Amino acid sequence: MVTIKDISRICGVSPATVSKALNGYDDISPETAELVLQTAKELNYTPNAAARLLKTNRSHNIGVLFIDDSMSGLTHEYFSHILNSVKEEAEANGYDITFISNNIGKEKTSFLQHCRYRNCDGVVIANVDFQNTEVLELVKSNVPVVTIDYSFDNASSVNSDNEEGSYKLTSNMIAHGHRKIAFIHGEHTLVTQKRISGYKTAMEDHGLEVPPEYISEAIYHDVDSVRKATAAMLDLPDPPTAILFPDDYAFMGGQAEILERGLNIPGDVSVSGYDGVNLAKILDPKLTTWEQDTDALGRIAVDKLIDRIENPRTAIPEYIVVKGKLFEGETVKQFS
Amino acid sequence: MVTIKDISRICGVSPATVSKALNGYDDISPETAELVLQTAKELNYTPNAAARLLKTNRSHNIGVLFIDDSMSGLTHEYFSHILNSVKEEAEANGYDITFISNNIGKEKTSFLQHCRYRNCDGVVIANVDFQNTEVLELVKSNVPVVTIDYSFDNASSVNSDNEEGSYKLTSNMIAHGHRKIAFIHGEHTLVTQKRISGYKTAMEDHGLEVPPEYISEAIYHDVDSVRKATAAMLDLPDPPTAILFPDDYAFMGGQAEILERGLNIPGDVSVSGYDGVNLAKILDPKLTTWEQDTDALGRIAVDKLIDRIENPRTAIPEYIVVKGKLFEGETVKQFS
DNA sequence: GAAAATTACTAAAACGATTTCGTAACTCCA
DNA sequence: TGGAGTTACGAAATCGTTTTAGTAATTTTC
Repeated sequence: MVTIKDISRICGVSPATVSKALNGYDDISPETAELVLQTAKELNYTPNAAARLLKTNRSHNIGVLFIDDSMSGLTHEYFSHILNSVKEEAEANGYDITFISNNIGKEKTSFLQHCRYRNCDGVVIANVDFQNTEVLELVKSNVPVVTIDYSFDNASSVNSDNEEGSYKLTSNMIAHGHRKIAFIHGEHTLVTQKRISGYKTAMEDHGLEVPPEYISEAIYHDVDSVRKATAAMLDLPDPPTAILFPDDYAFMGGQAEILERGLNIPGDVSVSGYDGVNLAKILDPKLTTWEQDTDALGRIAVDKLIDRIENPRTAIPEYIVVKGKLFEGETVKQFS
Repeated sequence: MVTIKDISRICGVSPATVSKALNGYDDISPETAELVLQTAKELNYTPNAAARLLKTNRSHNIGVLFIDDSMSGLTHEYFSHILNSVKEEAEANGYDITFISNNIGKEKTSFLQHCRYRNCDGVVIANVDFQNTEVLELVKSNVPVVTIDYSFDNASSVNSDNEEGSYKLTSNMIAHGHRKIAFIHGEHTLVTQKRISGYKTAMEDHGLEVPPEYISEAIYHDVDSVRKATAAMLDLPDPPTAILFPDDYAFMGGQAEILERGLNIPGDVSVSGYDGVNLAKILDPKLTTWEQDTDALGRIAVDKLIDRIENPRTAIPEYIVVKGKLFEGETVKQFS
């Protein structure tokens, strides 16, 4: 590997001068700078991030904490879109991203230790169990953090508007004449709470009753659990005419159950999903859903994190809401 | 941050001794070692990867090159599964993973430079344009590389058996009595070539003709292009009774076209996809497809890479084939 | 034309670890 | 008891870069 020393030897200047030339300091004469730059290019010089980091304490590396065991991982379409967006925004700003696990080498440690080990300038956290002690430890540490879809008061968070999404999906059903609207939601997280709240508010605002059996819990991204919940819903003495599902993917379980009973979508049951990333649009009929702006979610998270990293004193924690929008597919029909 | 020096001061031994104790060298007395370890734990010591790397020249960091602009990115279900598997296997072996882009800071450079900059011990390459000069530069460099679904002769590669997959899917159609079988394939890559070859061989082996118009090109993961190709296929004077699609996801475009024409799957047209990661199994009817073992693909790629990294002299390039298996869904019907 | 200011550079320390080589102290035997 | 061998440790160099403080040489200023 060619180093600054090689360049300094060849150019007949000191390493300090080379470093300054390379970094565009202005106490280097144009001729020297030119010579150094030229030589660096000829030798195909690449700086050494580790050495640089050691001196500057800046790794230009952002940690990504995106899963823990209980969650569905990188293969979740919604999160893979966010990850993609995080990656692109980070790269556009000169940062790399590294996944944070809770081991170093083969030793078990904590997420925080891992961040320190890799000297991450900051961390984006999403799709984890935010009650997890290791996650809390990381959030409370001095490592800059931004969370997605969850909020702590000492860190910026970027949130999709779950309450509104749910409210609008419910209202959409109501606008189509439905009055018996059920909600199969995911596990009990903050996101879920907001969605339930949005659903309930929409019902209330329109003077509609919500029988407790119209709210039922399943598991996000889990087709089987949703299928079971759907079955239970349809078995009710007074079944709903419309069902809101936890997410587009899991909806497929509900769909299977509905179709198997010889019922028709949306003829007999109107349905909607949540996420709107991709699947909804290629299904036939297209699934009405709440389209989350994953692109903005990832991008803003990274922007806020970098702001926090580069302006540690002025950047203050923000609570940011990213608007989604209703995707009107073909699964909601006027109820008559 | 607490460093080795802090520990050495507190324990009254030299930094050298601390380092050795921490790394389990055997020229340290049990008592000293114990003292050091204990103190390190108390102070919550975390080693500094950068400093370590600088001396040892090992980053324990694996680069992942998974996309370039022309490809569909991390959001491709097949690759997100592979990525997940790569990540887990790497972590299990004490490596972290970092995405490789072709810029450092905000300067445009090459993938290779980026790898050097971050001192990646090795790189896993998948889902890129393998003809790209930057990719070639990386593959030809001294950075250990493993490729997925493409093979260079100086690097190990892990390949799904595209020829066999295609052969079996075709044979499956034939076994169900189909004789007019069309293949809508993806862009012209090595993977595609193999699949076409498998398809043709299967047809030949069973004494079946392949009219040129039964082979048509679309774009992987692109619903619209597949829909168009399907339309063209169905418009043929003598349309096929069975169609093989490029992948499960893109199949959705074909499905839409078929259904819109009032045709039934599999009543009127039998179909199969490719990948078998997730979607196929939640569709209704379930999509017959070739199930690739993404888990093994990622895992083996990482294992081979680490082998190459840790045993540079003995590890030789291997061409590894990972078997897939037929997933028999409900979209292939006996043709009468 | 001397003092002050500017310019263009360098020496050297430092970041946090690892590793080689040396050595003092102790143990072992014949 | 004295030489060989072993044990447990430390000094110091080193990895590649950045940065501070200093300094010669030049230019400016009055």
